[in-house]
Amino acid sequence: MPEAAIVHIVDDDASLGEALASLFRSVGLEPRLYGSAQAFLDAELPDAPGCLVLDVRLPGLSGLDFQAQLAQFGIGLPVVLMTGHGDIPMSVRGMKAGAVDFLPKPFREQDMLDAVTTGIERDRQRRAADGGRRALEERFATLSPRERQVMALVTAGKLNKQVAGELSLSEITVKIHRGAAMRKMGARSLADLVRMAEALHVGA
Amino acid sequence: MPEAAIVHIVDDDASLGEALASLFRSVGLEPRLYGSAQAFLDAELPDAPGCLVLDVRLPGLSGLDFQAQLAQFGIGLPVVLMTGHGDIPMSVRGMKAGAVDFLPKPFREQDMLDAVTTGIERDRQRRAADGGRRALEERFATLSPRERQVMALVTAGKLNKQVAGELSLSEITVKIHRGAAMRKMGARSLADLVRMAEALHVGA
DNA sequence: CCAGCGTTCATATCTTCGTATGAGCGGCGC
DNA sequence: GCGCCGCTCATACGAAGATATGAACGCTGG
Repeated sequence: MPEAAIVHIVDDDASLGEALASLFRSVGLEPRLYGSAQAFLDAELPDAPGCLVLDVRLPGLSGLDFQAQLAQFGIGLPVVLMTGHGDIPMSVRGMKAGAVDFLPKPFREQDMLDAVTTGIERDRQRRAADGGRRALEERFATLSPRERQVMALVTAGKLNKQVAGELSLSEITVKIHRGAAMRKMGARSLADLVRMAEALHVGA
Repeated sequence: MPEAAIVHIVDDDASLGEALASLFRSVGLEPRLYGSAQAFLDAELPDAPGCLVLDVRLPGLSGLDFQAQLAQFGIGLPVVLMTGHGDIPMSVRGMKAGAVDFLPKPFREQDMLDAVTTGIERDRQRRAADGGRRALEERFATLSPRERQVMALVTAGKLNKQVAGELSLSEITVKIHRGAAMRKMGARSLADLVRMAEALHVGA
């Protein structure tokens, strides 16, 4: 059974927000209502897959600007945009910014559900990929500076002897750092380490 | 100096097509005109970075359907959509399908140029990435079946001895295949071979 | 039929890797 | 100051890898 998903609804129209909330509840999704972009930013982001439903017309800044701002903050939550008075350039801008969908009001409930479902699925995959990456980064963080250098050169295909030359070390020392890097990264083979370095962009 | 880029224009309105063609020529891009989707498909695709400008309303099939069809044929050429009578769902569909932009007529010339420039840049990068991949696949195609098996297991991190066990071979034979694979693939280190295997999805 | 290729294996040699054991040095914090 | 940690290096041994030489078998295509 998949983890419970949360739908964040940012809309200044409370009655529409409630309608959406009840729609999402009816299919087993947990809705959260926010009256403004700021209210969403102030709230804690739960550690669960989710999706953001955003009205383009918001008090303060536009939903499109808000969308761009989220990306700047590193919030990768998928966004579904909706609007009552939209035009094509607006929708294109939203989609270019990575929105899952752009729904003109009035929309069919099923379209909204489809969009949110797609967004949640996208978030699930992003979170899974991110999770693996973060675990890698945590392990990489435990490496000493020397160990990182050695790891970078070794995964670039250099021999211990060559690494020793480039770093002005003895080959023995390189072996020690290499072994430590393998152990700390949890790599059971050089191939593993190479793939980890690839995912971490080490050496780039 | 970057390679000359080609703009493919598919539009049944010849006068508009000509206007676009002259616009693109004015900025040093080579335009090619097609009166229908079929005419484009029948033509030879030049080996140069390019971009496809497509009217959504076409005789026969719609520009959106054509766009989907191109993807099926494995034609990754970036698409810029334009239309005289479009709506938001249409633009969203086009953008979801990966269009670079969706321009309602009348559009500013600069917007079209920006879109096409973006498309060409995207194509340049795609072609560069694809080129590297194809070169890899060509080399991989020269490997004998055994060499591929050995390469898969070796890049999975197994020792020669383990590979020999799994394939019921002697360790010496494994070494020979391994060496042949390295030579044929042009890998100068195991790390190289691992990255190649990764790019080729070998072992997946 | 035979040349070529892929596959298999042995022997031999050299290099490289992995790791353990032991040890010295410098910085940082309690 | 003393312990911890990172960094350094040496010696030593066994495992693993790379390569060359030589050789055998079967299949396929000219």
